[in-house]
Amino acid sequence: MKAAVPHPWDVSPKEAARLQLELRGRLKKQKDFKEIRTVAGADIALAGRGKQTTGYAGVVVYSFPELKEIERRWAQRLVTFPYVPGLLVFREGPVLLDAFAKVRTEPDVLLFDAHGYSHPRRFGLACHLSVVLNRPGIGVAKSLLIGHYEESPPRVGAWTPLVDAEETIGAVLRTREGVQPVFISIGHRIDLESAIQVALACSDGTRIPKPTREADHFVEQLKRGLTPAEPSPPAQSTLF
DNA sequence: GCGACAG
DNA sequence: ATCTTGTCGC
Repeated sequence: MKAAVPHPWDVSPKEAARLQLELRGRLKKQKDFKEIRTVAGADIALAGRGKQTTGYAGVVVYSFPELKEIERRWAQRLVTFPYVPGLLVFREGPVLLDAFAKVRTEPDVLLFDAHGYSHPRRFGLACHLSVVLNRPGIGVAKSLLIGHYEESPPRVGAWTPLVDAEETIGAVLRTREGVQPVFISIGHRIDLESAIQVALACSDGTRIPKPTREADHFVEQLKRGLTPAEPSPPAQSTLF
């Protein structure tokens, strides 16, 4: 998958926010696909500190609705942009796109471990990367960025609207009983109701939908296997 | 000015 | 996100 809408990533925080407002004009909030045959989950893991932080990005593609894996790709690169709430895509986007560039399948829907429309400027990472890749996408976040909501009934499938400034920007969905709900929001070329249905269809008993969860496990393994191991401490002496 | 703040 | 052992609960 190649970036259909490329743009510079090495920019200042101010320019980054301006770019979000500009790219936001390309966002499609309506479902524009028929059937879903494949879905992809993407995530990254970070290793190292400050100037030498390395990001490992992974993309795992599944058949839908069977959820059988059909492809997985990864990439690694230095991460320089700092974490700034609202500008997460400028920190994780570059390495994620490197991984997507190696994916041969053209997934019908992309799932991201981040917010999409439920963002200060209504253009979170899920919207941004879906627009750049020109693919339908969904944001599946584990915690709140903005907005407020009422607690929903403790049943799988139950959800309540996530609201900000009088507008419904996402849904707080229960993908499993007895645990915290997840925050679903549209990425691109999809509507909230469809996003919720897809997220539920990808949930197999655990809180995090399979595509995103497996992508997370994948990059966690990559990090462990590609990061230089710490010199093992000397064995405890029993001489004293 | 104060509080909030994806990963 | 990451740093980290044990521990509570199904």
